[in-house]
Amino acid sequence: MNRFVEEIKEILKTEVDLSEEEIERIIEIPPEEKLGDYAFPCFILAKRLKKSPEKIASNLLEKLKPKDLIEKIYSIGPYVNFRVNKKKLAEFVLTDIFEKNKSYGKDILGEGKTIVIDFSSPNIAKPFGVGHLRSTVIGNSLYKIFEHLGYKCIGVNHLGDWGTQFGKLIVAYKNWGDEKKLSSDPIMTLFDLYVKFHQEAEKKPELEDDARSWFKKLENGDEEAKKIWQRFKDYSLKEFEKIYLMLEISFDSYAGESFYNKYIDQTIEEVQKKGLAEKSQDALVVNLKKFNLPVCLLRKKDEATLYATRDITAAIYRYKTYRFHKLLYVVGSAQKLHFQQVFKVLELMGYPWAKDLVHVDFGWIKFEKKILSTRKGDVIFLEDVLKKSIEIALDIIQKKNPDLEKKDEVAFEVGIGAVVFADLSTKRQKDINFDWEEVLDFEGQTGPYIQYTHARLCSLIRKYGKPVKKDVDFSVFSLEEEYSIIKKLDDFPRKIKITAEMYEPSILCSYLLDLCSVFNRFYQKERIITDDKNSTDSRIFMIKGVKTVIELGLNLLGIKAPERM
RNA sequence: GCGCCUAUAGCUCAAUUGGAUAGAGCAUCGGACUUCGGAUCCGAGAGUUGGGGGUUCGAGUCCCUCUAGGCGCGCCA
Repeated sequence: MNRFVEEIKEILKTEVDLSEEEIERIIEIPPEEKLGDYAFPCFILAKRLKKSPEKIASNLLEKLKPKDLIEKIYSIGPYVNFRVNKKKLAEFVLTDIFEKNKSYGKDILGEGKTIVIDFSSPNIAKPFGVGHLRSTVIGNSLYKIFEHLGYKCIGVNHLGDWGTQFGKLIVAYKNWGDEKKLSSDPIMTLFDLYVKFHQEAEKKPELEDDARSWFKKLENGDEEAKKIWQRFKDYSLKEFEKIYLMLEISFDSYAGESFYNKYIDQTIEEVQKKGLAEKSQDALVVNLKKFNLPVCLLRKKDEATLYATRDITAAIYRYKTYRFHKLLYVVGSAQKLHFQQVFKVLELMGYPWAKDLVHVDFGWIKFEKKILSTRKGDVIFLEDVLKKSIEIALDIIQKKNPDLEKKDEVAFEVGIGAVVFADLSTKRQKDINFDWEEVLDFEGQTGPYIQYTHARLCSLIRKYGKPVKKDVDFSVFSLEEEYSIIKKLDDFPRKIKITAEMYEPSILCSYLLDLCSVFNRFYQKERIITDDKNSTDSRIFMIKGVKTVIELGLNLLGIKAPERM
């Protein structure tokens, strides 16, 4: 815990009839800096003491005395506000960052706990569209953030490699497949087949039955079906690897839906033994009516299994294997009901860990205000988006910094960073309108803005030309702008924790934007490197701290921080 | 029909989960020291937080209701 809050607690605890925990919970950071560094709102006491919060605040003020770290106490309306000792703040925060470097904000919160994160999970034989970006980057970022907080993370790519869709593909392949096309451009060919199937099935619904029976065959281990399936899967995985390589994302497990096939009978038996399963319209279901949920289907009338059956099986397997503290499903909000059903069935099966399953849901990526439907063939390939963004980044570099070395490498990092940041910076649950212009705009609240600020900081440190060392003079920090920067830096560990608690990388995004903005304001106003050695050393020490935190923050989002751009 | 999600400046989004005067970016207009990176910074205009009611000392945030959009509701995933 923050030493300043600690001291405020010390100051308050003898004068206020609240427990230390309560005081700590109530202490807040004012919305505007000029109001103070910390505040204690008196509303809660108002009811108990039957006095107005303004009165309580002013009465309290008379009894409170500044201490070591807190140098000023005053009240504004119903708040008691505290000002910290700037010199001490600067010393603590900047030294802490300097010593811990990339471990700044690390925590023991997650010690000994494992978090399994199910993310990305693309469907085999379908192109990797922009729609898959969200799960991929949110999951990746949460992975890194939880790791920073001391958790052991297991990233699972729950590949959509099983199900009736493969029956559809096999039918389409057998009817209209072109061997030559398939080997030369597998993903596009498979995608075309998938779209073609849906077009044809509108006219000839019996195709759907064919598809179902081929999937049934696949599930029963039919050799031909299996061979075709394996081939499609291999093609797809190769394609997905390209994307993961670009984004530098890796997984600890690729156990997809097909992986659980061998455990599925066991699951169904278990559900039946626990008296939860019943026959209904020739299918095997779990009735969840009591809980205001629709029935959960375990087996179709042709005995083939469903998505829910496989997810239930997967959760049990994951618990046995990892003993997770939490299992996060980073999956679109369209599947909310599905997860409610799955979680409920697991709860009814008597697994106490069912409460540790979390659906980290998110909204759609819409294109021109419409939702893309893979079935209908509208898709924007993620690879194209990333490439286009890299291209634009390169153009800008040519224009603004033609002498830069390793332009391609930097353009790559900036281009990818722009797309990833654009996706992460909006709150999960909102739909995103995918707009080329907005995503590829590198000014304002964007990834490149943060990267640019980072590059500028690096440039300053290079110019300084000496190794940055600690034990600088902290009393030179007297400007409001410097103070804002230091306070922001101090807030980083707290923000990381909130980001994790809410499974919301956008919180870290807006933190980084704030930090950059506060620094840029200072930079624009003040010179950092001057003839005054004392002040230069101190300011560079602070600059180093800002650089460290920005780089760390970007990395936790899965974004690179180039030193020049 | 029922359930869930969303609605904040012309546009894209914030608001520390019920607290102080609702803040940023984009776009528009005006501006920035002959030395540190102008992908930057400063200023201006722009708001009945979709409408209405309620709870509360206090509501963009909670409850009710209406409107608009989205998603989901048994053999897809």
